Amino acid sequence: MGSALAGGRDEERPRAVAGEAPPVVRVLPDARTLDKCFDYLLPAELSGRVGVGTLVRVELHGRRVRGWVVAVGVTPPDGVRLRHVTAVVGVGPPADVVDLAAWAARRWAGPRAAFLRVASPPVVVSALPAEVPPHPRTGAPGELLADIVRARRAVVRLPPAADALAVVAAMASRGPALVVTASVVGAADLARRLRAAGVPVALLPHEWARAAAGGATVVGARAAAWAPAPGLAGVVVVDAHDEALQEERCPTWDAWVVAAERAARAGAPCALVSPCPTPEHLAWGRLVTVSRTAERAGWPPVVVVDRRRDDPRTGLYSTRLVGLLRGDRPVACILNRRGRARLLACGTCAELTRCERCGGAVGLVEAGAVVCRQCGLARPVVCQGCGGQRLKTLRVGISRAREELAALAGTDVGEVSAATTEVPDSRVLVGTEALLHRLPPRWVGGAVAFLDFDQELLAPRFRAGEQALALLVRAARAVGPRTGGGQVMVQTRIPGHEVLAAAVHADPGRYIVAEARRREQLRLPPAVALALVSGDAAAAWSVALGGPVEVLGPDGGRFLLRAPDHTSLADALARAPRPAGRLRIEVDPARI
DNA sequence: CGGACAAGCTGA
DNA sequence: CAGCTTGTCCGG
Repeated sequence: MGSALAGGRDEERPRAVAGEAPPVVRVLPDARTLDKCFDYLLPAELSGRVGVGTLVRVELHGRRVRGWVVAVGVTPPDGVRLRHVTAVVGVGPPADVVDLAAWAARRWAGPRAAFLRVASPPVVVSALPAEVPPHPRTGAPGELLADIVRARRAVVRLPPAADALAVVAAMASRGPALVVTASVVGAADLARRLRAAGVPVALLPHEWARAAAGGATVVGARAAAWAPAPGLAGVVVVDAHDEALQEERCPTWDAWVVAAERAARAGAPCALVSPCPTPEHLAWGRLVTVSRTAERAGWPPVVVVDRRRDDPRTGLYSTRLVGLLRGDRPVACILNRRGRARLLACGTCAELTRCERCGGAVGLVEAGAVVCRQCGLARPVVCQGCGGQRLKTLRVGISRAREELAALAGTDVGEVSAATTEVPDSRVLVGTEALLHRLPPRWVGGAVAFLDFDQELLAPRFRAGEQALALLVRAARAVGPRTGGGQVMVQTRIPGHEVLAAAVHADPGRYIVAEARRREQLRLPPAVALALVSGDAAAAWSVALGGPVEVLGPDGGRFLLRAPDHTSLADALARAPRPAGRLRIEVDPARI
């Protein structure tokens, strides 16, 4: 049994004063919707192993439940007969992370337990190693690190081909750093290379205990924002723009926001690294860039194909795309439409083919049957208007595109969707966005072509532009830097769009500055704070909020709340008493 | 959350 | 009115 179980710091230990009443601890049970603490007596034989954050077992209403100690040495309310803490389960999140969970519970209007669960070790940790060597502090020189430390909150814009390792290693040279990446694979890769550079690393979630023991730079995906990091000297979020940093279930916390708050609380500098920082990032911190030359060199050429004057009969395939397909380099064609056809019309009466049950557009998944994309109802290929059996494809899906591309390229074309297990070996691939995530290393020097980029640029979401830019970044990474011979091709009817200009000129600032202005005018984040409320109690609860919160909607049973900032939004959400009935609160909704 | 208990619905 | 469902309350 190690001695460091209680987390080490004096104020976390229970006050054991001789002659006074036995110590009482406050426990938050690990129950999904119960956001209430209960007090328990701490038996003397457990007192040395219990501090703020410790996972304990307690009896609640005749049941034995797990819970976290959230305060020690508390005075219980009068007139309650206290039970004893039954047992110590293991080491839990350190006291600073327990406080952070309380902050996040307000910020995202969720139960504290949801955050403490992510902050807890994946398996029971009974004890931590008592002695660990200290983290080296070499203090790497360099202008970039100096800029980050000076800014305290730095938004570091590096081009797609640049390696964030330089920023991470520089930060870790100041002492134990916390590094959050957008993917598990990215975390493992970064951890391996940091170790190779001589940095002691704890890779989350496996090495939770090693992180808690201290003396290591902590690396992990989203959940690592909640990892223990004693003596935290700096925080880096790699690919801070990535949507994977936000939890998709409620509470919808965002790892970069959590990581930034942690850095602020620890008095440590924080760097958000991204090729395409969002308006939120720029509202939070100061932009740090590399030279124009270096940024340009880190983007591949982005070729914009203006399709406004093209013959509509050429469909998704411009002359320049066909040229690319007939070359000898790898080409990945991206089309965010699954199935064979996404929109059909009758060849006889020209009526749009719609679902007879819900009226939604039907698509063709396999030859022989059409399926409604809204309700899933399938029926044979027959027009419901005139009974015609010949349907025209108005919007091609990837299965159909694969056949057409194969004919144009004169070669085999592989198809990749989210369901594909192995990327085919073909030189030409077609797939949805999922393909972009899975392009093999041989794509460096090759090409990525977006067949219909307008679908991304014009998507009815306020983040459509930044998401489109993020797609271009992903494509740019796959094909490599300017000197490698790769290229990104974009077919569009909006060739002047700011997002495209940003990528063509390797200057994301062109887009972000304009976008931030637009968000201000439209009163969208980061100029305001938003929350989406649904569930049968949503209507009654939303209107009762009052204060600075504006209620919009309902739209599809959901209410949109708008407040001037997150502080006033969180205050209002915490103040309003929760009515009975279901209530789902999504702060910072991902799709509006 | 999950048990306790109370207030409503059905069947004879 | 027993026997069961559905809802609200509460736990240290």
